[in-house]
Amino acid sequence: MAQTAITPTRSENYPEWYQEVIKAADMAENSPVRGCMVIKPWGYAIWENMQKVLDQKFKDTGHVNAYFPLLIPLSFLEQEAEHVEGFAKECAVVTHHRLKAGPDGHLIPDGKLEEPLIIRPTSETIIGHMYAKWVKSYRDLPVLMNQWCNVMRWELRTRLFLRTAEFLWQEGHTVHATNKEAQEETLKMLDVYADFAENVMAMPVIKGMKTADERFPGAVDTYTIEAMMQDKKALQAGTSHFLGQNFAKASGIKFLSAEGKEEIAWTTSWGVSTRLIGGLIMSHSDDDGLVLPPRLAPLHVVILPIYRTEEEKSQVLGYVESLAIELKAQHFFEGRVQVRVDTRDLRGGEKAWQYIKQGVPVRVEVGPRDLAKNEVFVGRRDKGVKEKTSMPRAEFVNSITGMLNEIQQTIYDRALARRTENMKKINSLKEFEEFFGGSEESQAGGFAFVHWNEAAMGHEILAKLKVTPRCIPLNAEKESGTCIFTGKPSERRVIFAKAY
RNA sequence: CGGGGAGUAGCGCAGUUUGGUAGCGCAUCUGGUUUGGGACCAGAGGGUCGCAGGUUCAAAUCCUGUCUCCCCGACCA
Repeated sequence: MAQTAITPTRSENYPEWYQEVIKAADMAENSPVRGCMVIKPWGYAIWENMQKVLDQKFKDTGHVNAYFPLLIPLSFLEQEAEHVEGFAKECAVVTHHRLKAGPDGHLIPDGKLEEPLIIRPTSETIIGHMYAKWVKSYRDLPVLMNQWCNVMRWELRTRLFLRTAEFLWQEGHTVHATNKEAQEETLKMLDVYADFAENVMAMPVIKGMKTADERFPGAVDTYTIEAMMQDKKALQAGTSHFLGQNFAKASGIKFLSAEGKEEIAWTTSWGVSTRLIGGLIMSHSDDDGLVLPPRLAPLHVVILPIYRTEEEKSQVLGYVESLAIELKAQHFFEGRVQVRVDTRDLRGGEKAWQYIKQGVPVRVEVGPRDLAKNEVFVGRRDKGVKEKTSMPRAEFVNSITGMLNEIQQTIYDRALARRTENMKKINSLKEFEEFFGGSEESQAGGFAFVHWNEAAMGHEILAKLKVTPRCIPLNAEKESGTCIFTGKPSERRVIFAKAY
């Protein structure tokens, strides 16, 4: 028998382990279409839970949902210079609208389009186009909209959830009368993301501003939440952009102020994607597979009935059905406790391992012996596979909500402790190189807090180590120092890391 | 687009150097034995060996062309 459910383990081969966790949990797989994934029910259920919580947060902050088209006229992309440069290389282009049978029987494109269409890599331009029509007066502002959709970016190298050619996300797009209001919106949504990451995903994040080089194409400022994965690499988990008047100018979003003066509007955009699922996996999972924070788990408790004879079967099933009803009546987070009784004709061990690999927070085994004592045998995903305990049925039912909250807290604490251990203030180039372990790919180092001057961008050591500036932390205290690359004075530290 | 590697059963692979008519493990199905833990025994089903052409009595194997995928790099949420 294998020591762990997942081979290789994290320490043996982290990237391979990641792929195997997804496979073992039955979350997604590659599709026949290059770079595109099929999200299977277990993975999709997690996404649905993310959507549900985020959507409510958006609505609570005054936003409404709408839907804009998948296809965007090519000319729209040309409106904003930096935006073109940022996305042109990764656009899928639609050039025809019909197929006809070719001489060899194969279908060939026919009906060439006057103007090619691109499949949206993001929707600033087409939404801006519509906003320009909708916004006439200061009374029309602010516009606070979001859309849940898919986008496509022709990535050259893809990985399930972390980077796929097509991915699911939400993109918020807002229009404001003033610079100040738009900046406040940008930071407000960054807070929404950070709150979601930490309190729902149990994934600690650092809020920060992107350096100029890492900014969204066309944005004035890009803010990010950065998380540290178990291999100490950084994951950009969500971004919120202050677009200034760049896109408003490009799309012609103008309005008449209360004073009757024509003004150019201020816009923002912000998004998180199915990449969050990749972050979730790499934040908590272990060598036995996925570990889910209870607040996002599609299933909280799985009950595994154990019996041999038909007589035992009917007794045990009767017992667990009523147990399931009691558990389902319990509240947890923003709903009820989700319970499944697994009566499939499979061996007990096989079933138990399936749920371990899928990250279900609590497993309950109930057999004739437990029945006799009116007890249940409980295993938790945040504890060892064999670390299971008996407890009276009533006590279990009464404590399930608390237990789920405890698991949520435990995995957050673990992730936070791991991050804390791997963050370091670094004051010299030599120390910096050592931290990131030369050119060794396995040496991710962690988060390095260093004094840095933007003039050092492109420094050969950064390229050699494959390290990039992740963000300027928002809560960073002012601290005088000198840039470790250029020796120029610096007022605060920037986080550097290897990143996904 | 550069540099490597691979396409053989649903999945993972061997066989290719030295041509001889297709094999292993897992999974699936059947029967039996098991059962507080990812079972065991016996049997069964399933493949025009990526595609096209060529050499040959004979091609998974040799030759030519072609397509696809994976890894490393550039690009990136």
